[in-house]
Amino acid sequence: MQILNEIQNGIKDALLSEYNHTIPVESVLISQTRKEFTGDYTIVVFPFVKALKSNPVEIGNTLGKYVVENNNSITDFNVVKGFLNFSLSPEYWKGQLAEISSNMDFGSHPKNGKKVMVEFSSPNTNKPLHLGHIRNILLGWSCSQILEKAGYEVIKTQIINDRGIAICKSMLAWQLYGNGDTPKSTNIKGDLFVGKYYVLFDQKLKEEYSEWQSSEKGKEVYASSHKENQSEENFFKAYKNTYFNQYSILGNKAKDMLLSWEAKDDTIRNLWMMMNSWVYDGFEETYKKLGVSFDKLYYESDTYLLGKKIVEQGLNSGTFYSEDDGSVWIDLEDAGMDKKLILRSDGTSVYITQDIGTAQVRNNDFGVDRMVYVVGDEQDYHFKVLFQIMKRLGEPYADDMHHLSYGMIDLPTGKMKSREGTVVDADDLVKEVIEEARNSSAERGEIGEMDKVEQEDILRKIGLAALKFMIIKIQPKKRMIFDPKESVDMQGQTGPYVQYAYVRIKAVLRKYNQNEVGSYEAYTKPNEFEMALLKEIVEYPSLIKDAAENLDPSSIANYSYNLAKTYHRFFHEVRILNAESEPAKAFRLELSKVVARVMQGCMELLGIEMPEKM
RNA sequence: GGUUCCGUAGCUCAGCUGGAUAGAGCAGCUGACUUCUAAUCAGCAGGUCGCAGGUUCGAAUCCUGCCGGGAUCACCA
Repeated sequence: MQILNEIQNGIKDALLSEYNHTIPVESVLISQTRKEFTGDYTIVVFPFVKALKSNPVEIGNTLGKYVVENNNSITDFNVVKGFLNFSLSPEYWKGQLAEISSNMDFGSHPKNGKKVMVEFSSPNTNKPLHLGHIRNILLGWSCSQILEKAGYEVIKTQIINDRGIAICKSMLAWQLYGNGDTPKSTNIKGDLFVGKYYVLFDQKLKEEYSEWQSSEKGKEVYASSHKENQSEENFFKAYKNTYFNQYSILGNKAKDMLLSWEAKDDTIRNLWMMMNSWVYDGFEETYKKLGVSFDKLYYESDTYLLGKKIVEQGLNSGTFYSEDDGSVWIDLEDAGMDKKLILRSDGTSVYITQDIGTAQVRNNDFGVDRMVYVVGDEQDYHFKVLFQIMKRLGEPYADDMHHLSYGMIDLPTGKMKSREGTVVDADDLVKEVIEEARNSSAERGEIGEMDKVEQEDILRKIGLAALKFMIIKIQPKKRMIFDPKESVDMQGQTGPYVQYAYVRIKAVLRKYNQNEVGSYEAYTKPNEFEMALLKEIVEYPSLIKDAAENLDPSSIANYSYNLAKTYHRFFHEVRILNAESEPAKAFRLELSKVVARVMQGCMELLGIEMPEKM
């Protein structure tokens, strides 16, 4: 903000003029004055004490006097201990309001000409989306919106993990037990339908395994391979993977299927395409409900072989090295990491090889300056390694690769596990939260008069706001606990609370006649409630900048809550339409309009829609 | 074990690029709807900021060590 620079420069000039002391402008610490003290902005004087060999209060007074005399917007100052508080004139604040209200793009930063690709969601096609995906999706979406507002051109993408043994399990189970059912014939959502067969496969495998354990072969294996003191139960638990790979009929069939898939066998490919298309229809429905979309999709089936060319380049440049068995590695020990395998000894690529290749393809496709990966924190190390490798390969965007890492969502009973059926399904959750909005609304009856369609739309907005806000307001890094049995809050620090502040403004704006409102030029001095709002609003642009820099949507959520809180208080304490004077009324209406716009802007960044009534 | 993240009120969380007396919400208690929508507002109560050192005029914030919890350390993805 302009005024902050003016104050900082004023301090710098004052130091030079009064003490003949030179400092860089940036070293002047400036912050908002705390509510308990008079003033708008505060300078901390302590850092100058040593160099000036004087006491903080005296320095504060000297500097304050100088700055007030040399700046028209600054009318007064006071010094408390080492803190120098400045007060700005009512004209300045009225000017701020006028400026903000005339700037329809307030908060948006000018285009910076940079492209950033944000990857989020990235589901597997063998099971439906769950609560964990919701956190990922909301963070990714919101981050994209924030970056756009901060001046970037954003490309939203997801990589769909559509191949591998997992989807083969679903396919096989459907082949064996599906009786030709389809999502249409059973009226089950596509992703749920396919997920059902994934679970079914696991069940059948378990049955097969437990039968095998009591067979001749099973007993023999246990007798010859178990460790001393290892119970049968523990042994077979640990042996599960080996069983799947060596003895399991289902396991072998699934693996055969994967091989056929890789060999591009027509029958398998067709089955695969059919089942995946069911899943995509299901995903699309969920994304739509959540209000998110993507600009570009990448499929693992297209990218899983990528990256081999890079290996050659890397070997030539000496970034990679090969072992005697033909495997390719990179040594990252000097960067505090381990040696990392890039290519298996059989020449096939691993996860990170794909990721290297995919990053390059994306850059070829779009020419990106930055990349953001929204992925859970269990992959922190993976991304650290990936980014380091990209740097060593000399990729131009490598210094601007970011992992927006977030903590898992736990249930009160522990972790969510899809195999144990303890996941909270995304669609179920959305449905539930809308029901909760319905219950809360029924107690109030504000929207009871409206027609059904309009009502449903509002309930949907409220329910989703509650859900989204609850998740986004928590800093991404933190793990969070979610209790599906406890209803999502609609009161207090919540999405509906912010929506309600907006709705109150809309209600007021609906009631007055536009033509009646005059100018607030003659409004002499904004009161404390109006000032509190103004001071928060002017922070909006720098909030966006910080949120974009830190990739932190939670700061937007917290800001919008605070703004709503300040407005609710203002609304309670101050009359708008029955204001004491016409200028006061005009001022409050203008202020309310601006608050509504900023709140709506914030919520849009979080993917939350505002209702006009509730 | 190495690396890394987290630890703030009964619960869920802000605050962390060092600044004034550590803030909200929920839950509990008290009060405010003939008023622009009470999904609101005001108040009470609730804290060794995990522990111990250090740096500093000043530490919840930075550094070191420890304790507790999570993640990760595959020729898996």
